[in-house]
Amino acid sequence: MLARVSSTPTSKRLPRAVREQQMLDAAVKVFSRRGFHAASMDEIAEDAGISKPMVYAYLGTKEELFVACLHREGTRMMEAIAGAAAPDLPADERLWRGLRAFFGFVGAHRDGWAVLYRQARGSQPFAGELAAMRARLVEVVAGMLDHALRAEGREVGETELEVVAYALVGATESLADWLADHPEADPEKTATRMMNVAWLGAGQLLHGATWRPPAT
Amino acid sequence: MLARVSSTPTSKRLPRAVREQQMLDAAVKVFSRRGFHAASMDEIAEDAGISKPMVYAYLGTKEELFVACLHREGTRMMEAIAGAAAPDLPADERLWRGLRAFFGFVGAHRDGWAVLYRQARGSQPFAGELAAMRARLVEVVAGMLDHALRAEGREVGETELEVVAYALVGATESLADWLADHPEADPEKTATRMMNVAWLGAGQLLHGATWRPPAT
DNA sequence: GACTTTGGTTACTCGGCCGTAACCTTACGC
DNA sequence: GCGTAAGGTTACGGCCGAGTAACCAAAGTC
Repeated sequence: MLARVSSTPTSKRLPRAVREQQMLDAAVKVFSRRGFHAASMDEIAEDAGISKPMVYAYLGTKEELFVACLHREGTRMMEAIAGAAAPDLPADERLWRGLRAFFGFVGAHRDGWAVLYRQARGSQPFAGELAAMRARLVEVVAGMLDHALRAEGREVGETELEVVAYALVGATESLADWLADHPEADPEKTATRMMNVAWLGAGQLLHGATWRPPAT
Repeated sequence: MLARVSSTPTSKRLPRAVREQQMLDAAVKVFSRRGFHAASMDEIAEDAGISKPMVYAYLGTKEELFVACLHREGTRMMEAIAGAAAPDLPADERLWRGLRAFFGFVGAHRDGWAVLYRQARGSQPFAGELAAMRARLVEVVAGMLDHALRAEGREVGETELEVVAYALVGATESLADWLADHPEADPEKTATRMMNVAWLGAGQLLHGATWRPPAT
């Protein structure tokens, strides 16, 4: 029965690197569906086609596993965005490409993205991790705005900039959620819509327009 | 010792309505700090100055308790907003008052708001509840936009409107998070900043400006 | 002043799920 | 071919926390 060796390798004895990815895939899926707490290590293991102790052996405790998921997905996303928005393009072009890449990513990883992020928001252990990523995004956006502003000879307080950037990032995340909940929606179109809101609003600010509260 | 009767009523034998509010206060606080799962009924009870079975007697299971929190806080918030933004005002005035009321509320309930909402996003049982509230907000905002648009003789697809409204609401929630994380920040100022982004961006749309993707 | 209702407590049960100990077995180096 | 490490398993310990049973006492009520 030597034939058996070369027959269907029924998912047996895979190298560590491969198994780790499978586990992460499964973990993302299960965490997404169930939420961090309700997800059980057993289910993740089963979904990965492996038994629980292997998960512990390779990826450690439940929290560590979740962080690993967050990390992988986050890195992938960042890379997708960074790869699209070359820093030597004009601001609107950069913004547009960045948004398109972002929504493209979310569209392709509907399962992964939204829920991981929705999850991570709440629970303390991961809030930090998530906040760091968001901070990087905010920084990038703020940098773009600042750059564009300086090009126009204007300048604006740091907090001011941060807040506007925060609002833009928030709006974008919100639309990402919307996209994740509307499977029929088109990422490209969503990106265009977001660009409309962001660029027109930001554009106004760039040109020095401001709204002031009425004297009540 | 009849005097004892009129002496300090050391938190004894309070009527149900009062205790329920105390419990909800405690629950909001603990859920906020710990997150839904990590919060224990014992801790909530203790914080409310009462023992666990009372919580079960008055407010039911843990999930029901959380929903009750969500409900109370949500209602309060909606009332604060609705009370401020009278429907017969011009759109920008309504938006401004609504935003101011909203950020005022968040500023005053820092502990409660953000974390409750951050919590509710993730866990399935409550996502629905939360989505319903957000939907109401989105609808209101979309209504305002639509109203303003028609006044200008323009019209826009429903989805279009919904998406823009969604983005604005998202940006606002995001700034609310920011506000909750920056205790020194001023709600009023935050509202002004949000108004800048929203109104200038929306204003552009109102006047028919649109951004179109470059032919790549 | 007995009787019931309402506010309140202590002290448990019981189940789920994380994490691990102990134990197999296939492949590979030499 | 034989040792050894890497891939893999079953089966269990133990904790923590939701929910409950049984019981107590103060305030109204007639």
